[in-house]
Amino acid sequence: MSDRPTHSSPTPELPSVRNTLRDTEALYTAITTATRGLTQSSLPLHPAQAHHPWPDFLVQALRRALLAWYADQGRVLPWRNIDDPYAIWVSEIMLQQTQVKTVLPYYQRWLAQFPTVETLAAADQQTILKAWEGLGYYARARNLHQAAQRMVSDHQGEVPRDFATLTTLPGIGKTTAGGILSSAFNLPHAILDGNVKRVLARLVALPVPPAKALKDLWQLSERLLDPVHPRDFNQALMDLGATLCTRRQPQCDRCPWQGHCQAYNRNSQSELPMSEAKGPLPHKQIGVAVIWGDRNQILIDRRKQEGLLGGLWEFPGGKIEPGETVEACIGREIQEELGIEVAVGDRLCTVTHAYSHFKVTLNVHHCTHLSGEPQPIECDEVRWVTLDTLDEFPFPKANSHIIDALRAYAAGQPTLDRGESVPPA
DNA sequence: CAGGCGTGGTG
DNA sequence: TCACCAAGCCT
Repeated sequence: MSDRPTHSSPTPELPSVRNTLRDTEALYTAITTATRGLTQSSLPLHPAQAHHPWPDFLVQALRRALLAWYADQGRVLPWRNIDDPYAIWVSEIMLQQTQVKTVLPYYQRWLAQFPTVETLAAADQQTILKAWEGLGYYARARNLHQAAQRMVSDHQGEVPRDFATLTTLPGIGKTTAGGILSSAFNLPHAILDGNVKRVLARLVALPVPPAKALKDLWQLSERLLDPVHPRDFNQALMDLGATLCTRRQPQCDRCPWQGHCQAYNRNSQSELPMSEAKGPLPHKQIGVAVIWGDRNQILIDRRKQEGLLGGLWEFPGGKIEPGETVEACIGREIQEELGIEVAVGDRLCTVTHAYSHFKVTLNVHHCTHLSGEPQPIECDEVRWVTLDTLDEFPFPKANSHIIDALRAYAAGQPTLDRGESVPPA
């Protein structure tokens, strides 16, 4: 439970939410009151409230201070100081909602495997998803593939250099387009990623969650952008957010903008930016089948392109209905989705996993194929495979635990359990 | 336009 | 432990 101020709609039946709302109002009142009293360092509190524009001398001072800090303290990253718009584009996509440390090994492997737009466009999707396996948000990989094909067919195999064309490509929105254009071509396009939102929200002591002030934050990012050094300025702004102006324990004593930061001036940097109050994630119980066929083969299926984990392989199964046993669920789901009869046997393992918007418990059972030819009724493809060829298929993280348990089972070892199994109905 | 869409790190 | 968050985009 976070103690940070949050912004939420009134929910009368929940006292904690009422308190949260009161905190929000108190903070807003404190900030606006303090701002009215300020005569110096007169940054507008909130761009939309600011009838006066940010004066040039102030903007220039901010740019100079940030660029000087960046020249000295900026990070060294493999997608910087390179002349390869394709590689920069790949890095921008991988870095969406993903930390630098996580991206680094994927980025290096990706460029070795798909060194150019043409090689990426020509690859098949399964190969691409395998290279992306474990990175999450798999639509990014599917979109990267499609965009590469369009660059080849419509743009001479090159990354487009204008904002309008770039943003028509799948997976490239406003921030990614700005990142590519500024980083690859040093063109003056602003960005507004998580780092920049946090830095700017603190700079102006934004009294609402950034999501409620996107238009204003974009205007501010555009106003501050150095038109002469857009590449360095954007990178510097992100570095500031990633290394000093972090969400927790920001190092304000080392910040080049300390003297101009409204959050620091009020000592509210640890309270900002404000976050949206979100409820607990729903938890789903899933029955999963490891279906054994002839010659020690196992049945897996490829998920549909759209939606969760699109294009990845999995062990078939589905949601346990209220009052239903795991065994009954598995038998029903396999009949509905694959059109075959199985005998549901012993439990192999139980896996809990948290996605971005819900949690699951996978109740995995051994099954024996009885009759019928598997049909791809609610998936794109089904295939019998042996245990030692599972590596060739891209699987979601939750399924890798099942594979581990399967290998341990095949090796005659005791199985590993994670989470709680469903009580019998 | 709020919610769908992964995974690993963190306090 | 577990809720929250990290270089967002799409519908």
